[in-house]
Amino acid sequence: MTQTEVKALQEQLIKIGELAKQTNVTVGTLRYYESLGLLKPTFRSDNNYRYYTDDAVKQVQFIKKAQSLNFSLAEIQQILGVRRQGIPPCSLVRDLLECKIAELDQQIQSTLAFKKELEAYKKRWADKPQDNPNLEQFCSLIEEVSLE
Amino acid sequence: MTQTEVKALQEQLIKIGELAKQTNVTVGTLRYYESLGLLKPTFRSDNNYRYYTDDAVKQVQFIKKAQSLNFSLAEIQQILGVRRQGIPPCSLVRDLLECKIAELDQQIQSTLAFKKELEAYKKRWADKPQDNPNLEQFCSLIEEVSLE
DNA sequence: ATAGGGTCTACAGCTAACTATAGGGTCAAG
DNA sequence: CTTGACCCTATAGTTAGCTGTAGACCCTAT
Repeated sequence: MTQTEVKALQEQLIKIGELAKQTNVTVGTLRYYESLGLLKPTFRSDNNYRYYTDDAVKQVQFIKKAQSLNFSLAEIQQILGVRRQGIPPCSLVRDLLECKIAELDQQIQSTLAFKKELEAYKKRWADKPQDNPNLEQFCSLIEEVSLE
Repeated sequence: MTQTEVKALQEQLIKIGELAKQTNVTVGTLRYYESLGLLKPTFRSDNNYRYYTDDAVKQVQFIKKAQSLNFSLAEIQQILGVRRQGIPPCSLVRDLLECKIAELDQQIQSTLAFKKELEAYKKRWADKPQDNPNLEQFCSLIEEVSLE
């Protein structure tokens, strides 16, 4: 690249602060994404500034959307990696989504079960008298809990 | 305390390894609890070994039971603190339990809502074709996600 | 005397996704 | 020529509840 070519290019590119503004993400976060290999500037100038094309805006938006679907940054990296090899990542995304739904279901079930358990304790404890402060107990309510 | 008194006492006490064995908790965890102010040895010998009475076994079991009810160590510390002042902590425990149930409920609701959202995407994506690998997209499925 | 276990302190690392800080370089305007 | 806004790297801190390590001391048995 000649000097003039670089200059011409640089005018089309945006610096990290601008990318941050356009994507509503902090500069620190963008650098963090880069450290994870999620986002690479197209260009580093002589003074080591990062320069991005408009594609980066889309990529960051992609990352945020995927995050909003509960994908972890590791999973997003995986999706992007597949994509980088020229393979459409959609089937991977479908699988991940399937997994996520199953996970959520599992989570809901166990949270529900746990809530029921707590409600049983609450009911059981409702009419129990206060502990005698002189008793050698921490709290009779909890102490009657049985482990697994 | 005289030497003989100490010796007599020490024979009734247990060292940290024994406490760990009896409570099925690692030595490291016990020391961690101590660092948080949750569990103090009754006695430190000349060689700086921790010595505990049987009460410590009960206290660790108490901690584990409270943890199994989803109380954080900070909350357990709070309960223990109240108890240490001679006040029966049961009403505090009842309040905390109430809060916990409400929290779980909240959590279940939002997880359910989120699961529904994901299922809507799944349905919507079910018959979509694969992306064209040459397209300038990461994954059309995710890219059509709208952020709030 | 030495080998093995147990114990001690103090500190680093783990999980995720950042945020914050220190200490420095770059750049355009006034 | 200096001020202020931007940029850089490298490092540490945040959340909870631990786990793991290094380096050292202690105790008992052989």
